[in-house]
Amino acid sequence: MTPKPIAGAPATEGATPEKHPEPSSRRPNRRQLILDEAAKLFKQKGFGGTSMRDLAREVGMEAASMYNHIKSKDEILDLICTRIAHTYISQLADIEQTEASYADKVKALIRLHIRLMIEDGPAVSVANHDWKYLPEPQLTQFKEARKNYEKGFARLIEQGIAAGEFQPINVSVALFTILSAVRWVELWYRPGRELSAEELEDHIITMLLTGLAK
Amino acid sequence: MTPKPIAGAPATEGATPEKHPEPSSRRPNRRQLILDEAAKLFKQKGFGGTSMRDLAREVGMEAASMYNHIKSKDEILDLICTRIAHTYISQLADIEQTEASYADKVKALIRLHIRLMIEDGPAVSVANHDWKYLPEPQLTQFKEARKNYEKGFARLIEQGIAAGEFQPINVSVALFTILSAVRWVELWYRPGRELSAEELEDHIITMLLTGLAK
DNA sequence: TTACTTCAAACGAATGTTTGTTAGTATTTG
DNA sequence: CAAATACTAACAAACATTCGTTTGAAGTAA
Repeated sequence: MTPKPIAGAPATEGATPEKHPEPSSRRPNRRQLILDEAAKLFKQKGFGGTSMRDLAREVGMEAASMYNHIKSKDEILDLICTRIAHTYISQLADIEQTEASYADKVKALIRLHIRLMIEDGPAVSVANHDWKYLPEPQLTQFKEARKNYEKGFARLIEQGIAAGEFQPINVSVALFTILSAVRWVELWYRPGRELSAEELEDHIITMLLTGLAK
Repeated sequence: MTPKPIAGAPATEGATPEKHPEPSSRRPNRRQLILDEAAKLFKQKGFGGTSMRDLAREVGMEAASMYNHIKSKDEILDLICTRIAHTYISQLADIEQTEASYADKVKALIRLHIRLMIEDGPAVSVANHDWKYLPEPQLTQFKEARKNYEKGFARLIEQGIAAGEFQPINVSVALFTILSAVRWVELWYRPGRELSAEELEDHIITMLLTGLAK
Protein backbone atom coordinates (compact mmCIF):
# COMPACT_ATOMS: atom_id res chain seq x y z
CA MET A 1 0.00 0.00 0.00
CA THR A 2 1.24 3.43 -0.81
CA PRO A 3 0.99 5.66 2.19
CA LYS A 4 -0.37 8.96 1.11
CA PRO A 5 0.59 12.33 2.45
CA ILE A 6 -1.58 13.18 5.35
CA ALA A 7 -3.99 16.01 4.91
CA GLY A 8 -4.28 18.85 7.33
CA ALA A 9 -0.83 18.54 8.79
CA PRO A 10 0.32 20.87 11.51
CA ALA A 11 0.92 23.71 9.13
CA THR A 12 3.35 26.34 10.34
CA GLU A 13 2.90 27.43 6.76
CA GLY A 14 0.24 29.82 5.61
CA ALA A 15 -1.48 28.17 2.68
CA THR A 16 -2.01 31.51 1.01
CA PRO A 17 -0.98 31.43 -2.64
CA GLU A 18 1.08 34.53 -2.25
CA LYS A 19 3.08 35.76 -5.24
CA HIS A 20 2.48 39.37 -5.79
CA PRO A 21 -1.20 39.95 -6.66
CA GLU A 22 -2.47 40.15 -3.10
CA PRO A 23 0.34 41.11 -0.83
CA SER A 24 -2.07 42.79 1.53
CA SER A 25 -2.52 39.86 3.85
CA ARG A 26 1.02 39.04 4.70
CA ARG A 27 0.03 37.06 7.78
CA PRO A 28 2.34 35.16 10.09
CA ASN A 29 -0.59 32.82 10.76
CA ARG A 30 -0.74 33.42 14.45
CA ARG A 31 -3.82 31.30 14.86
CA GLN A 32 -2.12 28.15 13.67
CA LEU A 33 0.88 28.93 15.82
CA ILE A 34 -1.36 29.09 18.85
CA LEU A 35 -2.95 25.76 17.98
CA ASP A 36 0.39 24.10 17.42
CA GLU A 37 1.91 25.33 20.65
CA ALA A 38 -1.29 24.46 22.49
CA ALA A 39 -1.08 20.88 21.26
CA LYS A 40 2.50 20.63 22.48
CA LEU A 41 1.64 22.01 25.90
CA PHE A 42 -1.55 19.98 26.27
CA LYS A 43 0.41 16.86 25.46
CA GLN A 44 3.09 17.79 27.94
CA LYS A 45 1.03 19.01 30.86
CA GLY A 46 -2.55 18.13 30.05
CA PHE A 47 -5.42 20.40 29.12
CA GLY A 48 -6.26 21.34 32.69
CA GLY A 49 -2.62 21.70 33.57
CA THR A 50 -1.98 24.25 30.86
CA SER A 51 -3.02 27.83 31.52
CA MET A 52 -3.67 30.40 28.86
CA ARG A 53 -0.75 32.33 30.30
CA ASP A 54 1.54 29.36 29.85
CA LEU A 55 0.39 29.09 26.28
CA ALA A 56 0.79 32.81 25.66
CA ARG A 57 4.37 32.73 26.88
CA GLU A 58 5.14 29.90 24.46
CA VAL A 59 3.47 31.71 21.57
CA GLY A 60 5.20 34.97 22.40
CA MET A 61 2.33 37.26 23.27
CA GLU A 62 0.10 38.11 26.20
CA ALA A 63 -2.79 35.88 27.11
CA ALA A 64 -5.30 38.56 26.30
CA SER A 65 -3.90 38.97 22.80
CA MET A 66 -4.67 35.39 21.91
CA TYR A 67 -8.36 36.10 22.15
CA ASN A 68 -8.09 38.05 18.91
CA HIS A 69 -7.25 34.78 17.19
CA ILE A 70 -9.21 32.18 19.09
CA LYS A 71 -12.54 32.28 20.83
CA SER A 72 -11.74 30.35 23.97
CA LYS A 73 -9.53 27.70 25.48
CA ASP A 74 -12.24 25.15 24.77
CA GLU A 75 -12.24 26.12 21.11
CA ILE A 76 -8.55 25.33 20.89
CA LEU A 77 -9.16 21.85 22.21
CA ASP A 78 -12.08 21.40 19.87
CA LEU A 79 -10.14 22.47 16.79
CA ILE A 80 -7.31 20.08 17.59
CA CYS A 81 -9.55 17.11 18.30
CA THR A 82 -11.83 17.70 15.36
CA ARG A 83 -8.98 17.97 12.89
CA ILE A 84 -7.48 14.70 14.05
CA ALA A 85 -10.83 12.94 14.02
CA HIS A 86 -11.50 14.04 10.47
CA THR A 87 -8.07 12.94 9.38
CA TYR A 88 -8.58 9.44 10.70
CA ILE A 89 -12.04 9.12 9.27
CA SER A 90 -11.20 10.30 5.81
CA GLN A 91 -8.12 8.12 5.65
CA LEU A 92 -10.13 5.11 6.73
CA ALA A 93 -12.60 5.83 3.94
CA ASP A 94 -9.74 5.97 1.44
CA ILE A 95 -8.33 2.68 2.57
CA GLU A 96 -11.71 1.00 2.58
CA GLN A 97 -12.18 1.85 -1.07
CA THR A 98 -8.96 0.28 -2.28
CA GLU A 99 -8.86 -3.20 -3.76
CA ALA A 100 -6.17 -4.60 -1.51
CA SER A 101 -6.51 -7.67 0.68
CA TYR A 102 -7.90 -7.19 4.17
CA ALA A 103 -4.50 -7.91 5.62
CA ASP A 104 -3.02 -5.13 3.54
CA LYS A 105 -5.81 -2.79 4.53
CA VAL A 106 -5.20 -3.45 8.19
CA LYS A 107 -1.51 -2.99 7.68
CA ALA A 108 -2.16 0.29 5.93
CA LEU A 109 -4.25 1.46 8.86
CA ILE A 110 -1.55 0.53 11.32
CA ARG A 111 0.95 2.46 9.24
CA LEU A 112 -1.41 5.39 9.14
CA HIS A 113 -1.66 5.47 12.91
CA ILE A 114 2.07 5.30 13.41
CA ARG A 115 2.80 7.87 10.74
CA LEU A 116 0.23 10.28 12.09
CA MET A 117 1.63 9.86 15.55
CA ILE A 118 5.11 10.65 14.30
CA GLU A 119 4.20 13.53 12.00
CA ASP A 120 1.49 15.15 14.08
CA GLY A 121 2.34 13.77 17.49
CA PRO A 122 1.16 16.48 19.86
CA ALA A 123 -2.24 16.86 18.22
CA VAL A 124 -2.78 13.11 18.14
CA SER A 125 -1.85 12.87 21.78
CA VAL A 126 -4.33 15.56 22.66
CA ALA A 127 -7.07 13.84 20.70
CA ASN A 128 -6.19 10.63 22.52
CA HIS A 129 -6.03 11.95 26.04
CA ASP A 130 -7.75 15.31 26.43
CA TRP A 131 -10.85 14.80 24.32
CA LYS A 132 -12.79 14.17 27.51
CA TYR A 133 -12.51 17.82 28.46
CA LEU A 134 -14.40 18.91 25.35
CA PRO A 135 -17.48 20.99 26.12
CA GLU A 136 -20.70 19.18 25.71
CA PRO A 137 -22.00 19.56 22.23
CA GLN A 138 -18.61 18.63 20.78
CA LEU A 139 -17.89 15.90 23.29
CA THR A 140 -20.76 13.76 22.07
CA GLN A 141 -19.82 14.49 18.48
CA PHE A 142 -16.24 13.42 19.05
CA LYS A 143 -17.21 10.22 20.80
CA GLU A 144 -19.54 9.35 18.00
CA ALA A 145 -16.88 9.97 15.38
CA ARG A 146 -14.48 7.74 17.25
CA LYS A 147 -17.05 5.02 17.61
CA ASN A 148 -17.70 5.12 13.88
CA TYR A 149 -14.02 4.87 13.16
CA GLU A 150 -13.69 1.87 15.44
CA LYS A 151 -16.66 0.25 13.78
CA GLY A 152 -15.10 0.69 10.37
CA PHE A 153 -11.82 -0.74 11.59
CA ALA A 154 -13.57 -3.64 13.24
CA ARG A 155 -15.44 -4.36 10.01
CA LEU A 156 -12.16 -4.80 8.18
CA ILE A 157 -10.99 -7.29 10.77
CA GLU A 158 -14.28 -9.17 10.61
CA GLN A 159 -14.14 -9.36 6.85
CA GLY A 160 -10.54 -10.50 7.06
CA ILE A 161 -11.55 -13.32 9.34
CA ALA A 162 -14.46 -14.25 7.09
CA ALA A 163 -12.11 -14.26 4.11
CA GLY A 164 -9.76 -16.63 5.95
CA GLU A 165 -6.95 -14.10 6.08
CA PHE A 166 -7.04 -13.78 9.84
CA GLN A 167 -7.38 -16.17 12.71
CA PRO A 168 -10.88 -16.41 14.16
CA ILE A 169 -9.96 -14.16 17.04
CA ASN A 170 -12.27 -11.97 19.10
CA VAL A 171 -12.72 -8.86 16.98
CA SER A 172 -12.84 -6.36 19.82
CA VAL A 173 -9.73 -7.77 21.38
CA ALA A 174 -7.89 -7.59 18.09
CA LEU A 175 -9.12 -4.08 17.39
CA PHE A 176 -8.21 -2.61 20.75
CA THR A 177 -4.91 -4.41 20.88
CA ILE A 178 -3.97 -2.83 17.59
CA LEU A 179 -5.26 0.61 18.49
CA SER A 180 -3.46 0.66 21.78
CA ALA A 181 -0.26 -0.93 20.56
CA VAL A 182 0.17 2.06 18.36
CA ARG A 183 -0.19 4.54 21.17
CA TRP A 184 3.10 3.82 22.83
CA VAL A 185 4.79 5.30 19.82
CA GLU A 186 3.95 8.69 21.18
CA LEU A 187 5.81 8.03 24.40
CA TRP A 188 8.64 6.13 22.87
CA TYR A 189 9.54 7.44 19.47
CA ARG A 190 12.23 10.08 19.19
CA PRO A 191 13.42 11.27 15.78
CA GLY A 192 16.96 10.29 16.62
CA ARG A 193 16.07 6.77 17.67
CA GLU A 194 17.81 3.70 16.39
CA LEU A 195 14.68 2.76 14.46
CA SER A 196 13.43 4.78 11.53
CA ALA A 197 9.70 5.41 11.19
CA GLU A 198 9.36 2.74 8.52
CA GLU A 199 11.33 0.18 10.44
CA LEU A 200 9.18 0.88 13.45
CA GLU A 201 6.06 0.32 11.39
CA ASP A 202 7.42 -2.96 10.08
CA HIS A 203 8.30 -4.23 13.52
CA ILE A 204 4.95 -3.35 15.03
CA ILE A 205 3.09 -4.93 12.14
CA THR A 206 5.15 -8.07 12.52
CA MET A 207 4.46 -8.21 16.23
CA LEU A 208 0.73 -7.70 15.77
CA LEU A 209 0.23 -9.97 12.78
CA THR A 210 2.55 -12.88 13.53
CA GLY A 211 2.85 -12.60 17.29
CA LEU A 212 5.68 -13.00 19.74
CA ALA A 213 5.80 -16.76 20.11
CA LYS A 214 7.68 -19.00 17.78
CA MET B 1 -11.82 34.86 68.97
CA THR B 2 -15.32 35.73 68.09
CA PRO B 3 -17.63 32.87 68.84
CA LYS B 4 -20.10 32.45 66.05
CA PRO B 5 -23.81 32.14 66.56
CA ILE B 6 -24.60 28.83 65.05
CA ALA B 7 -27.91 28.26 66.76
CA GLY B 8 -30.43 27.09 64.23
CA ALA B 9 -29.91 28.06 60.62
CA PRO B 10 -28.47 25.10 58.80
CA ALA B 11 -27.13 27.68 56.40
CA THR B 12 -28.76 27.48 53.03
CA GLU B 13 -29.09 23.77 53.13
CA GLY B 14 -32.38 21.97 53.03
CA ALA B 15 -30.89 18.53 53.17
CA THR B 16 -29.92 17.76 56.71
CA PRO B 17 -26.29 16.73 56.87
CA GLU B 18 -27.17 13.88 59.22
CA LYS B 19 -25.15 15.15 62.07
CA HIS B 20 -24.77 12.37 64.59
CA PRO B 21 -21.82 10.11 64.11
CA GLU B 22 -22.67 6.50 64.57
CA PRO B 23 -21.92 4.80 67.84
CA SER B 24 -18.37 3.80 68.37
CA SER B 25 -19.02 0.32 67.02
CA ARG B 26 -18.76 1.48 63.43
CA ARG B 27 -15.39 2.69 62.29
CA PRO B 28 -15.27 3.39 58.61
CA ASN B 29 -11.76 3.85 57.35
CA ARG B 30 -12.19 7.41 56.18
CA ARG B 31 -8.67 7.73 54.87
CA GLN B 32 -8.99 4.74 52.60
CA LEU B 33 -12.40 5.93 51.53
CA ILE B 34 -10.88 9.23 50.45
CA LEU B 35 -8.14 7.45 48.51
CA ASP B 36 -10.62 5.15 46.80
CA GLU B 37 -12.98 7.91 45.79
CA ALA B 38 -10.06 10.03 44.68
CA ALA B 39 -8.85 7.28 42.38
CA LYS B 40 -12.31 7.02 40.85
CA LEU B 41 -12.57 10.76 40.30
CA PHE B 42 -9.00 11.14 39.03
CA LYS B 43 -9.67 8.39 36.53
CA GLN B 44 -12.92 10.01 35.48
CA LYS B 45 -11.90 13.65 35.31
CA GLY B 46 -8.15 13.69 35.69
CA PHE B 47 -6.05 14.93 38.58
CA GLY B 48 -6.22 18.57 37.59
CA GLY B 49 -9.88 18.31 36.73
CA THR B 50 -10.81 17.06 40.17
CA SER B 51 -11.13 19.62 42.94
CA MET B 52 -10.87 18.85 46.60
CA ARG B 53 -14.48 19.98 46.89
CA ASP B 54 -15.54 17.49 44.23
CA LEU B 55 -13.77 14.79 46.14
CA ALA B 56 -15.21 15.92 49.45
CA ARG B 57 -18.75 15.73 48.06
CA GLU B 58 -18.14 12.18 46.91
CA VAL B 59 -16.68 11.18 50.26
CA GLY B 60 -19.47 12.85 52.16
CA MET B 61 -17.72 15.57 54.08
CA GLU B 62 -16.41 19.09 53.60
CA ALA B 63 -13.13 19.70 51.82
CA ALA B 64 -11.55 21.07 54.96
CA SER B 65 -12.41 17.95 56.91
CA MET B 66 -10.39 15.75 54.63
CA TYR B 67 -7.24 17.45 55.81
CA ASN B 68 -7.65 15.61 59.09
CA HIS B 69 -6.98 12.40 57.15
CA ILE B 70 -4.61 13.36 54.37
CA LYS B 71 -1.86 15.89 54.12
CA SER B 72 -2.50 17.33 50.68
CA LYS B 73 -3.96 16.62 47.28
CA ASP B 74 -0.49 15.72 46.08
CA GLU B 75 -0.16 13.17 48.84
CA ILE B 76 -3.30 11.44 47.63
CA LEU B 77 -1.82 11.10 44.17
CA ASP B 78 1.46 9.88 45.59
CA LEU B 79 -0.16 7.24 47.77
CA ILE B 80 -2.13 5.87 44.86
CA CYS B 81 0.79 5.79 42.43
CA THR B 82 3.25 4.38 44.92
CA ARG B 83 0.96 1.56 45.94
CA ILE B 84 0.45 0.50 42.34
CA ALA B 85 4.12 0.76 41.52
CA HIS B 86 5.03 -1.46 44.44
CA THR B 87 2.41 -3.98 43.47
CA TYR B 88 3.80 -4.33 39.97
CA ILE B 89 7.39 -4.53 41.11
CA SER B 90 6.85 -7.12 43.79
CA GLN B 91 4.74 -9.27 41.49
CA LEU B 92 7.40 -9.11 38.82
CA ALA B 93 9.96 -10.28 41.36
CA ASP B 94 7.70 -13.20 42.27
CA ILE B 95 7.29 -14.25 38.68
CA GLU B 96 10.99 -13.92 37.92
CA GLN B 97 11.79 -16.40 40.67
CA THR B 98 9.54 -19.17 39.41
CA GLU B 99 10.87 -22.02 37.33
CA ALA B 100 8.45 -21.69 34.45
CA SER B 101 9.38 -21.19 30.82
CA TYR B 102 9.87 -17.64 29.60
CA ALA B 103 6.68 -17.88 27.61
CA ASP B 104 4.78 -18.80 30.74
CA LYS B 105 6.43 -15.99 32.66
CA VAL B 106 5.40 -13.46 30.05
CA LYS B 107 1.91 -14.90 30.02
CA ALA B 108 1.76 -14.61 33.79
CA LEU B 109 2.79 -10.97 33.57
CA ILE B 110 0.13 -10.24 30.99
CA ARG B 111 -2.43 -11.89 33.22
CA LEU B 112 -1.18 -9.86 36.15
CA HIS B 113 -1.68 -6.62 34.26
CA ILE B 114 -5.17 -7.50 33.16
CA ARG B 115 -6.19 -8.75 36.56
CA LEU B 116 -4.87 -5.71 38.34
CA MET B 117 -6.64 -3.47 35.89
CA ILE B 118 -9.90 -5.26 36.52
CA GLU B 119 -9.59 -5.54 40.27
CA ASP B 120 -8.01 -2.18 41.02
CA GLY B 121 -8.99 -0.28 37.91
CA PRO B 122 -9.21 3.32 39.09
CA ALA B 123 -5.89 3.24 40.91
CA VAL B 124 -4.14 1.62 37.98
CA SER B 125 -5.58 4.22 35.65
CA VAL B 126 -4.32 7.00 37.85
CA ALA B 127 -0.86 5.45 37.99
CA ASN B 128 -0.96 5.18 34.21
CA HIS B 129 -2.18 8.66 33.38
CA ASP B 130 -1.74 11.09 36.26
CA TRP B 131 1.69 10.12 37.53
CA LYS B 132 3.13 13.08 35.67
CA TYR B 133 1.50 15.46 38.12
CA LEU B 134 3.45 14.00 41.04
CA PRO B 135 5.50 16.58 42.93
CA GLU B 136 9.17 16.46 42.25
CA PRO B 137 10.86 14.20 44.68
CA GLN B 138 8.28 11.49 44.05
CA LEU B 139 8.06 12.05 40.31
CA THR B 140 11.64 10.97 39.74
CA GLN B 141 11.17 8.04 42.07
CA PHE B 142 8.11 6.86 40.21
CA LYS B 143 9.74 7.15 36.82
CA GLU B 144 12.69 5.19 38.05
CA ALA B 145 10.49 2.46 39.45
CA ARG B 146 8.66 2.18 36.17
CA LYS B 147 11.88 2.06 34.21
CA ASN B 148 13.13 -0.75 36.42
CA TYR B 149 9.93 -2.66 35.90
CA GLU B 150 10.20 -2.26 32.14
CA LYS B 151 13.79 -3.43 32.25
CA GLY B 152 12.81 -6.54 34.15
CA PHE B 153 10.02 -7.26 31.71
CA ALA B 154 12.31 -6.67 28.74
CA ARG B 155 14.86 -9.06 30.21
CA LEU B 156 12.29 -11.83 30.24
CA ILE B 157 11.56 -11.23 26.57
CA GLU B 158 15.26 -11.17 25.71
CA GLN B 159 15.87 -14.40 27.54
CA GLY B 160 12.88 -15.93 25.83
CA ILE B 161 14.31 -15.00 22.47
CA ALA B 162 17.72 -16.34 23.44
CA ALA B 163 16.11 -19.57 24.57
CA GLY B 164 14.36 -19.89 21.23
CA GLU B 165 10.91 -19.57 22.71
CA PHE B 166 10.17 -16.26 20.98
CA GLN B 167 10.75 -14.87 17.54
CA PRO B 168 13.82 -12.64 17.21
CA ILE B 169 11.69 -9.53 17.36
CA ASN B 170 12.75 -6.08 18.50
CA VAL B 171 12.52 -6.26 22.28
CA SER B 172 11.31 -2.71 22.86
CA VAL B 173 8.58 -3.08 20.29
CA ALA B 174 7.42 -6.32 21.84
CA LEU B 175 7.54 -4.89 25.34
CA PHE B 176 5.62 -1.73 24.58
CA THR B 177 3.11 -3.51 22.42
CA ILE B 178 2.33 -5.82 25.31
CA LEU B 179 2.25 -3.07 27.92
CA SER B 180 -0.03 -0.90 25.86
CA ALA B 181 -2.27 -3.68 24.61
CA VAL B 182 -3.24 -4.26 28.18
CA ARG B 183 -4.21 -0.68 28.82
CA TRP B 184 -7.33 -0.71 26.72
CA VAL B 185 -8.82 -3.07 29.22
CA GLU B 186 -9.40 -0.11 31.47
CA LEU B 187 -11.50 1.64 28.86
CA TRP B 188 -13.24 -1.40 27.57
CA TYR B 189 -13.88 -3.89 30.32
CA ARG B 190 -17.17 -3.78 32.16
CA PRO B 191 -18.06 -6.45 34.75
CA GLY B 192 -21.18 -7.34 32.82
CA ARG B 193 -19.38 -7.82 29.53
CA GLU B 194 -19.75 -10.85 27.35
CA LEU B 195 -16.19 -11.88 28.19
CA SER B 196 -15.15 -12.94 31.64
CA ALA B 197 -11.85 -11.75 33.01
CA GLU B 198 -10.19 -15.07 32.30
CA GLU B 199 -11.54 -15.29 28.80
CA LEU B 200 -10.32 -11.78 28.16
CA GLU B 201 -6.86 -12.75 29.38
CA ASP B 202 -6.83 -15.78 27.11
CA HIS B 203 -7.84 -13.80 24.07
CA ILE B 204 -5.29 -11.06 24.60
CA ILE B 205 -2.54 -13.58 25.19
CA THR B 206 -3.49 -15.39 22.01
CA MET B 207 -3.47 -12.15 20.06
CA LEU B 208 -0.10 -11.09 21.40
CA LEU B 209 1.65 -14.44 21.21
CA THR B 210 0.31 -15.91 18.00
CA GLY B 211 -0.75 -12.77 16.16
CA LEU B 212 -3.68 -11.83 14.02
CA ALA B 213 -2.65 -13.30 10.68
CA LYS B 214 -3.30 -16.88 9.74
C1' DT C 1 -9.71 57.03 7.93
C1' DT C 2 -10.44 51.87 8.80
C1' DA C 3 -9.18 47.53 10.23
C1' DC C 4 -6.35 44.85 12.88
C1' DT C 5 -3.19 43.62 16.69
C1' DT C 6 -1.26 44.05 21.11
C1' DC C 7 -1.27 44.53 26.06
C1' DA C 8 -1.96 46.16 30.98
C1' DA C 9 -5.41 45.96 34.12
C1' DA C 10 -9.11 44.11 36.09
C1' DC C 11 -13.13 40.77 36.62
C1' DG C 12 -15.52 37.06 39.00
C1' DA C 13 -15.06 32.40 39.82
C1' DA C 14 -12.59 28.50 41.39
C1' DT C 15 -8.51 26.47 43.31
C1' DG C 16 -5.82 24.08 47.47
C1' DT C 17 -5.21 24.97 51.99
C1' DT C 18 -5.34 27.13 56.87
C1' DT C 19 -7.70 28.81 60.70
C1' DG C 20 -10.69 28.95 64.69
C1' DT C 21 -14.05 26.45 66.77
C1' DT C 22 -17.31 22.85 68.16
C1' DA C 23 -19.05 18.42 69.35
C1' DG C 24 -18.48 14.05 70.42
C1' DT C 25 -15.40 10.15 72.31
C1' DA C 26 -11.44 8.02 74.96
C1' DT C 27 -8.41 8.26 78.49
C1' DT C 28 -6.64 9.67 82.62
C1' DT C 29 -7.21 11.34 87.22
C1' DG C 30 -9.16 12.14 91.81
C1' DC D 1 -17.50 5.82 90.33
C1' DA D 2 -17.39 10.61 88.40
C1' DA D 3 -14.86 14.66 86.87
C1' DA D 4 -11.26 16.57 84.27
C1' DT D 5 -8.54 16.11 80.35
C1' DA D 6 -6.91 15.09 75.75
C1' DC D 7 -7.89 13.50 71.18
C1' DT D 8 -10.40 13.05 66.86
C1' DA D 9 -13.13 14.49 63.26
C1' DA D 10 -16.09 17.61 61.53
C1' DC D 11 -17.45 22.31 60.00
C1' DA D 12 -17.88 27.31 58.20
C1' DA D 13 -15.23 30.93 56.91
C1' DA D 14 -11.56 32.92 55.02
C1' DC D 15 -6.81 32.78 52.92
C1' DA D 16 -3.80 33.83 48.89
C1' DT D 17 -3.38 32.41 44.35
C1' DT D 18 -4.52 31.25 39.87
C1' DC D 19 -7.79 30.55 36.43
C1' DG D 20 -10.23 32.00 31.77
C1' DT D 21 -11.90 35.92 29.99
C1' DT D 22 -13.32 41.02 29.11
C1' DT D 23 -12.39 45.77 28.69
C1' DG D 24 -10.45 49.83 26.98
C1' DA D 25 -6.81 52.23 25.37
C1' DA D 26 -2.65 52.52 22.48
C1' DG D 27 -0.10 51.21 18.49
C1' DT D 28 0.45 49.81 13.49
C1' DA D 29 -0.27 49.43 8.61
C1' DA D 30 -3.23 49.97 4.47
